[in-house]
Amino acid sequence: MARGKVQMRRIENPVHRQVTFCKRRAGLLKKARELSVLCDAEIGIIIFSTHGKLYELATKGNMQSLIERYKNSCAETQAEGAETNQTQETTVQEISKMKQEIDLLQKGLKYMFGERTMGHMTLDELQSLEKYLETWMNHTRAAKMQIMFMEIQALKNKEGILKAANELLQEKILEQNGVYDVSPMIADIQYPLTIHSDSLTIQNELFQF
Amino acid sequence: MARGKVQMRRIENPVHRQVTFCKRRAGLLKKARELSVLCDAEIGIIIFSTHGKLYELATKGNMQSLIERYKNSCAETQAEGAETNQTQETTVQEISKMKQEIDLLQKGLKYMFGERTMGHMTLDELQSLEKYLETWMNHTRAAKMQIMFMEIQALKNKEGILKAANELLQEKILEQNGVYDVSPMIADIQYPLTIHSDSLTIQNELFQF
DNA sequence: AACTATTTATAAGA
DNA sequence: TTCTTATAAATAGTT
Repeated sequence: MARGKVQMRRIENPVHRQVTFCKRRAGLLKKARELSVLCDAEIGIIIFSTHGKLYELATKGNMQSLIERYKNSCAETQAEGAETNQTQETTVQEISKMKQEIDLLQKGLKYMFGERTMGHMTLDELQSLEKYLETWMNHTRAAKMQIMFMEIQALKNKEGILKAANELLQEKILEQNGVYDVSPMIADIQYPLTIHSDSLTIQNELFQF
Repeated sequence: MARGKVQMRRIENPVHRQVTFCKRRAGLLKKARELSVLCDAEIGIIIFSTHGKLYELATKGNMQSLIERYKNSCAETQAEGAETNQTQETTVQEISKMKQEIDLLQKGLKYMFGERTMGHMTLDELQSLEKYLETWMNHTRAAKMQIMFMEIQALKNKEGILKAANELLQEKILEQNGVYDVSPMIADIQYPLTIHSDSLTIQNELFQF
């Protein structure tokens, strides 16, 4: 594209072809990365040179996950017409996305811990990784929080049942004979109750993320 | 690349982004075809737009065969090596590391709140910052987990006290008169207890980070 | 979608 | 390989 227009046919001179391959390959991959960043697209490029050497690019996650997504996408397109199960579709997509996230994380961790063999991650990849980490951590955390919250609720319910039963039993004792004094036992129970109820109220703020 | 340099970041205006996606996608595919012809290379491109629409190109044969070739080529390049050895850190090293972390954090905070000059942090520093943030989040999370764990333990203790008191009260009733049957009440209490104890045991795994 | 002022890519040369 | 540079191509903003 400079110093002379080039004919769109195979370059016969091997040296010239090799140089052009190198330059244009770099240009193509740059353009792909730009498109991915500017337009938020996921792009994968596979290049086999004349002699079979492989060059590749995957702008999000890795090539494997991209190929999975590609296959899913192809399958979906073919299967359209009959009402595709929305849930199934979503699940497949989510699994694909999770695989992608895992791959990205693995790549990032490998890079962070010193194995520079991965080439290096692009800024784009690092940004995605950061976003994934945050999202992933939030999701995991939220899920755990919910489970733990339910756990605490269950324990509180259990406490309520026991407390009510206790009161009933006390009433029955008092109704039937006043000989035994059970009030010290009640005091023992009530003291920790008050303390823990207070602290529980405060700690509930922890559930908000 | 014309009428103004463009920043290498996601285009926020959806219309603008769509137009650019269209133009650059066409450009990218053209470049790929040219490279394939000029240098006799086999090229495959997969593009997913933001909204998941698929665009593809395979310069020789079809995408399926290209993917097969890719997988074969990958399988060949399977050489694997080292594990990251975690050596024991001396106290001096830990202090030094903490100082570095503090320095990094200060720099990061300055960037976030102060001058927007991105150039002040290197990619290395940004990576370290990211790692530090992750560690930080883990510590925060662990602290919260511990508090919640203690909360649950406290509730379980309270439950134990109430349960013991309950049993004592029941014994007293039975000792003093056998007229009233309290066993249905016991059954009411014990059923949820069993259920929740099981689920609590399982959920305790959540505390491990 | 078409137009163009500019930026970007790159072919050839060093 | 890498740099330089003249020129072809691509394309951002506009119509």
